[in-house]
Amino acid sequence: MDYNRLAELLFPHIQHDPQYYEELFPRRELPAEAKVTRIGPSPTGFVHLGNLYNAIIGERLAHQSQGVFFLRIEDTDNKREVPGAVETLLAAMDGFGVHFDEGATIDGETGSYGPYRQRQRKEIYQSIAKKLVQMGYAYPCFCTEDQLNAMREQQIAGKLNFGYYGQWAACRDMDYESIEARVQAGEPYVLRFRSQGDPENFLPVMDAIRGELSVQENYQDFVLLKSDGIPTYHFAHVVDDHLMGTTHVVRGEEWLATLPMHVQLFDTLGWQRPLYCHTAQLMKIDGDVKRKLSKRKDPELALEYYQAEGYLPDAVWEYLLTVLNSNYEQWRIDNPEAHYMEFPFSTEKMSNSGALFDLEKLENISKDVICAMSAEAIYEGLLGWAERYDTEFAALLADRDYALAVLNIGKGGDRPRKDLVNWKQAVDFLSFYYDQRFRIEDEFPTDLEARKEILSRYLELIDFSDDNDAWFAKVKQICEEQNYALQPKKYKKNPELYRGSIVEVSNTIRVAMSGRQNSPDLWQITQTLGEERSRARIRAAMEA
RNA sequence: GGCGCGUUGGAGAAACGGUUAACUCACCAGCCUUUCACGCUGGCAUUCAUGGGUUCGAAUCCCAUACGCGUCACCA
Repeated sequence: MDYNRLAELLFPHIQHDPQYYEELFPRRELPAEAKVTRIGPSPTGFVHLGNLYNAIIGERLAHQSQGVFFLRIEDTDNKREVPGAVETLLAAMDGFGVHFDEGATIDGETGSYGPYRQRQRKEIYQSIAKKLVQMGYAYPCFCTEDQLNAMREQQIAGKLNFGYYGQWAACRDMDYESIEARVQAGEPYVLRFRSQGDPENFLPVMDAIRGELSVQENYQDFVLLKSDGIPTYHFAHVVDDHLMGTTHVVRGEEWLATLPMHVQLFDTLGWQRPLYCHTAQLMKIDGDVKRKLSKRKDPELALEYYQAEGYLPDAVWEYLLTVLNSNYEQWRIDNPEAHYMEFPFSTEKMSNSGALFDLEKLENISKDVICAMSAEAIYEGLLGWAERYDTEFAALLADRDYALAVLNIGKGGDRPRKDLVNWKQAVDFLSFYYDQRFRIEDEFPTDLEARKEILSRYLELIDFSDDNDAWFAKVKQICEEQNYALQPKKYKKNPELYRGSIVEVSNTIRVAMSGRQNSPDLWQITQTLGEERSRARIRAAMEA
């Protein structure tokens, strides 16, 4: 068989040979240790946690080493493509503080190793494919879907390995004349790799996360180019990551199974393989089954969920870093003030078993993150979130001074309050400061009669020019007058002597003022609300 | 079915042949406290999926078994 002749038959329009592209995309001039990484999402319109998870790894690896982190759009499957998906992805990544050095942008791209959208790289792939045909490593296959299905059924029946290989590879040894006739008749065909592999052979492949892997040699004549001339993932990955100079390929462990194909392609093309980093899947407990997070069942898989709930990008980053690198938490304890970008991230510290996603832990981290922020920063974050998700509340926030006064309650001191988890929850938590959102949510700790007694006396005694101590002295006075123990302990010792303790008294006032039993400092709330509104709330509570 | 990857407490995990098996979250108890959120103290695996080996010594090495996950497309 004259492979050159076959190559011309198949790719008459391809002018440039691979060498042309090698020169067009020369090796990057970077420091020896610099890593070049990328993410390669397909534009399905759904941005999930896993995208961020892998993006963070790639971003850290690159930017910790003065390397390059880029975005490549893997749009080889036009069936799955959704309009606007790139914009959605870019917005999400930007929102979570992931920045690319080069690659696709909303209206084009930056960087000199493009195009960064695979569909636009068709000629590049075909040039390499042509070369492969010339070398005798690729051939056209005219098998139809039906034929392939029939083949698979036979393989199942015979308990044989699935796939297109060996004696099953019907088109592998077709003679030139037959090929020419069918091509010229316009029959659709795919281009398959002619594998030289022997499944008995295994070769060592290094994985930055998993250590040395023993990889079985690929023996499948897998598809390189689909019938529309667009490459499959396998071929595109190898060509792109070679030409774009990727040094570290970060991807999910679902790719482990096809690693033999990729390795074989790199080897036959004589290209240096990148260092693979196969990440573990994010899992979730469903009942008592540990399973992969799924798009349909788990809202928390979508990045949009975290934005809608108002989790801070910083909190999500810190959470993901704790999952990614087991030593992150200790580092955080040792460096409480440091920014997480200063953390020395490493692939060796990554686990290779699937981690369960733990929303509670995210909440805990998130609390710390918000607690460490200034009232001003919290205000900005809250306002930004509310403008998008709760415009009514955003309008209330227009009174900046009041909002800052509210947010400053409990700030400062050795033990600043830690009760804001995310913006959505914060809006709820802070809503009682605004009459428009105020409502009694909790039960009063006292019955109506006792409540009236306490509150009416409170109204008589309260003086808004009092300081905290003077004010509290009056609360104590009510306790004494109405036989509530001044110390909860005393009440606990002899409950029969009292109607209750100061807890009931102060919480009666608290519920009247804030609508619930859990709130920041009561006197500060009272001061912030002001005399008129405070009195109004107390009066209203006596009537309810 | 073949192949691959994995399995340490409720969750994330450390440990790289020799420790009382770190640490964080959750949980429980106590302290602090006018509530809650915090904070503090203590508790929470005699045991590292199971069974065999190797070794003076194993969570760590080897071999089986079980279970979980992934993958076997002209999807990525």
